[in-house]
Amino acid sequence: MGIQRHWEIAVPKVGMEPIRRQQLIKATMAAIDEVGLAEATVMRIARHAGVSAGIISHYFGGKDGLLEATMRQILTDLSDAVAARRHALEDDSPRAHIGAIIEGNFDRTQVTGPAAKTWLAFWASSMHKPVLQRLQYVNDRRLYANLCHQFHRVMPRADARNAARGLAAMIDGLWLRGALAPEGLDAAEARHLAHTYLDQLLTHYGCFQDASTAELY
Amino acid sequence: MGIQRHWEIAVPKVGMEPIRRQQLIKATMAAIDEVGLAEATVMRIARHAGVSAGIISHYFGGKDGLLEATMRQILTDLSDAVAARRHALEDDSPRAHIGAIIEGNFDRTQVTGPAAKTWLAFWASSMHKPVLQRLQYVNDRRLYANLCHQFHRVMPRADARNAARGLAAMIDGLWLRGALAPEGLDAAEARHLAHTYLDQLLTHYGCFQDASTAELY
DNA sequence: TTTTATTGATTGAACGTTCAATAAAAAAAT
DNA sequence: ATTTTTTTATTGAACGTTCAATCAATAAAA
Repeated sequence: MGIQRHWEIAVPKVGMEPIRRQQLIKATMAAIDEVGLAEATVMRIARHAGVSAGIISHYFGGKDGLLEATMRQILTDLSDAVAARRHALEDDSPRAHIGAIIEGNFDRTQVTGPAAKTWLAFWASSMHKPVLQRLQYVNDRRLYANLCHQFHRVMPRADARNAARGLAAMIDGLWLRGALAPEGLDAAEARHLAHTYLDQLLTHYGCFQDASTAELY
Repeated sequence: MGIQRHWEIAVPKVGMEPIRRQQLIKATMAAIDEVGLAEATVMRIARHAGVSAGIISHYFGGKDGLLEATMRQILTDLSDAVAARRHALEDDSPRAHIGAIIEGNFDRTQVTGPAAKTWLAFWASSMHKPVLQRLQYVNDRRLYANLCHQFHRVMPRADARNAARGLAAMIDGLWLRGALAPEGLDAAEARHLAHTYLDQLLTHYGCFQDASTAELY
């Protein structure tokens, strides 16, 4: 009883690994954006990337490997966005540095669309997946440490810690609400609210140097 | 070939419905707290409640029904916590009302433990489940409308909207970070940060009436 | 006798992973 | 320069597992 199989289409080219990895990571975000993490099956992700399901295990060892790589990508993109703005700074003031951190956090390659929902999905998922939790924790501590250090340049350590915690919460909160809102995140409004809060934190310590965000009142 | 079955233990008593419903809702939170929404299977939930898996379909029509009921419970608990504090108010000032909203939001029956992680899990899940999304949306609008109304008593509508969005983001952000932090949410610190922010928002409009939260500086 | 309450084995669908098959491309051998 | 072998790339059917839902069985209570 010869089973008739035709192993159709096979278009192998060398050096596909980096290309496929990027394709699949992007497809993962697209799938999560479309139907959520719970229904982002390997077959759906593969279909988004235009490849077969088996390729995921081949390049990432399995679905978990792909998810981890996707979260890494998102965190890296965020870090890069912040780092780029901070290095482009001419002004070395705490306000300028923290402002750059705010701006970087509301860039995120694409605040609207796949990245936003993928981010929140991983956030929730990281509560119970040690691998993701570790990634999230390291990233979080870096943001907090940076904010803390900059605030500490103009206020006592205890107050700097509070300011850092408050601003970090504000950034995450704005972002969370944006991801959940049907109309998506209004990045301009979010940046304005974050900057206004920053100004209030600094004004409170008499270090308000830049009034550029206050003209709307 | 007689299959040997002993339908062991069956202790039926009348009027079990409300009891079982509460048991199962509580067990759902416990399961989500333990292993996350993705691995909170009907069998695991049933085991937590000390009943069989079949009972879930019997009382909730299926797993989805139980999850919806659980989210409803959490939202109701939150609303109740806020409403109770607002009705107990002697002072009718905007600051008192908004303060009560903050306090209520950081009560949530149990800020630490099952409720916290369940909340975030549903938050992420509601992005792609219309039934949960609607619940979340309605609750969110009510909080926003309340904040907006109170702020509008002391500032122009446009500014009241910004203040409401900012404070809502702050509350959610603090809560999100608390749910994710290994050590859980420090409710006292969160309340302090939220109140300080509220004071800043009101001070900005010369309506600062209560200095009780500023003595730490 | 009927209703309400509960169980747990069974069922069928869905999912992640594996693997034999296949072939282009590169390397090695002739 | 040609042939052979190895490597890299890819597919999709098959496999085993897991899970939600169903339902016959069972019994206390009405």
